[in-house]
Amino acid sequence: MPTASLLAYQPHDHDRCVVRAMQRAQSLCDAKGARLTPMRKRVLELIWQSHQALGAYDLIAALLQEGSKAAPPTVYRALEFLQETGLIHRIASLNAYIGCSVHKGPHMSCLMICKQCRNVQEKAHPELEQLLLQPAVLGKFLPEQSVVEITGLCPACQKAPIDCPTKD
Amino acid sequence: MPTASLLAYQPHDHDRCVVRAMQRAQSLCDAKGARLTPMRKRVLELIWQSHQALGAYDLIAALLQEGSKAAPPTVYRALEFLQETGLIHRIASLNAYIGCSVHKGPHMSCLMICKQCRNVQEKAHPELEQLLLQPAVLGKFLPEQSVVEITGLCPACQKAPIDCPTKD
DNA sequence: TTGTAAATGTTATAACATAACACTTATTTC
DNA sequence: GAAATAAGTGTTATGTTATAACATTTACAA
Ligand SMILES: [Zn+2]
Ligand SMILES: [Zn+2]
Ligand SMILES: [Zn+2]
Ligand SMILES: [Zn+2]
Repeated sequence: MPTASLLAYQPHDHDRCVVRAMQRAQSLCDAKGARLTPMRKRVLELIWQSHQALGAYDLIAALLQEGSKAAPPTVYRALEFLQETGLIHRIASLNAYIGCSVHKGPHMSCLMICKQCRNVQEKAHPELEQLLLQPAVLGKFLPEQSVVEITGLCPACQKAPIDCPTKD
Repeated sequence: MPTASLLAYQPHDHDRCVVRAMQRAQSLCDAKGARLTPMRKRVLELIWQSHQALGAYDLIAALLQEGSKAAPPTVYRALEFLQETGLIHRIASLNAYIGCSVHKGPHMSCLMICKQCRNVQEKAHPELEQLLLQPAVLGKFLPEQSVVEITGLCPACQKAPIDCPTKD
């Protein structure tokens, strides 16, 4: 039986992921008094098309495809908004973006990035948070943001080294 | 008394850091049968000028300054070599590079990046390594590389919010 | 409805990184 | 030692990611 925490690497009803993500986005914006404009909403939907990380220029291409005028600043502004709102994460080691799947407040999470299928699984990680923020570890360093990214092979790609079955 | 592990944020005899780093580089290359050419050596020295992260184009500018012909490919090739040899780390969240200060073999380390003075402290972290690589955490994900970067304020910059005293 | 702030459009450019191929230098083999 | 081979660097061009600056539009409030 598939674990919920490995959803990104399993065939699953992805429409539910999308619906949940968009509902959460709307209510989070409502709660914060932020505006989920059509552009921001569309960018978020595009990001949630799959569990694969998308680059900013992938998004621009997709928007142009569907007739929207989308120059880089437009998309980068949407991405910035979505990040600040906690709806997406930027993946530093890929220069790409992924929907946040941890439905909690601010959290330190670990991103597991399959180098082959590019699917990304986010894992909330209280222990990691604890461990990383211990004074014993950081000394007198005052942490603000963290990037924890593990690159490797997802379960599916370990079995099928050439083409990973879970493309969505 | 300054802890060895927070050297980057303390005034210290940085020449010793440089000497140690260059000695280690030479012996590591000798051991591996790799060639620490003048270009590679100079790039490594430039990176070790300080504990601040340097971008590739900072290095290019520095090399041009000193009369060396240095187009991007040259520097990126040196950086690639130094990374593979384990002498430097790339900081994904900054697009910048820092000398490795953990004198061991391959290691998973945590980089503490001061957002103000840009000084970077590397901390080797066996516990983190253990924690991150636990099956309980990663499931059946097969890890290969990890990026752990914490951005915040170093001890010095917490005290002097405008200009950090440890610029070297 | 008119003023204000927020969001988006538009143009240009900055910052980071690599492809492709020529040339030079070091190392091996004969 | 000379020729062959491999490793490293030079050079030109271009690809990829991201932002600056300013004009215009849209949403909301007074
Ligand atoms: Zn899904
Ligand atoms: Zn998240
Ligand atoms: Zn030092
Ligand atoms: Zn290191």
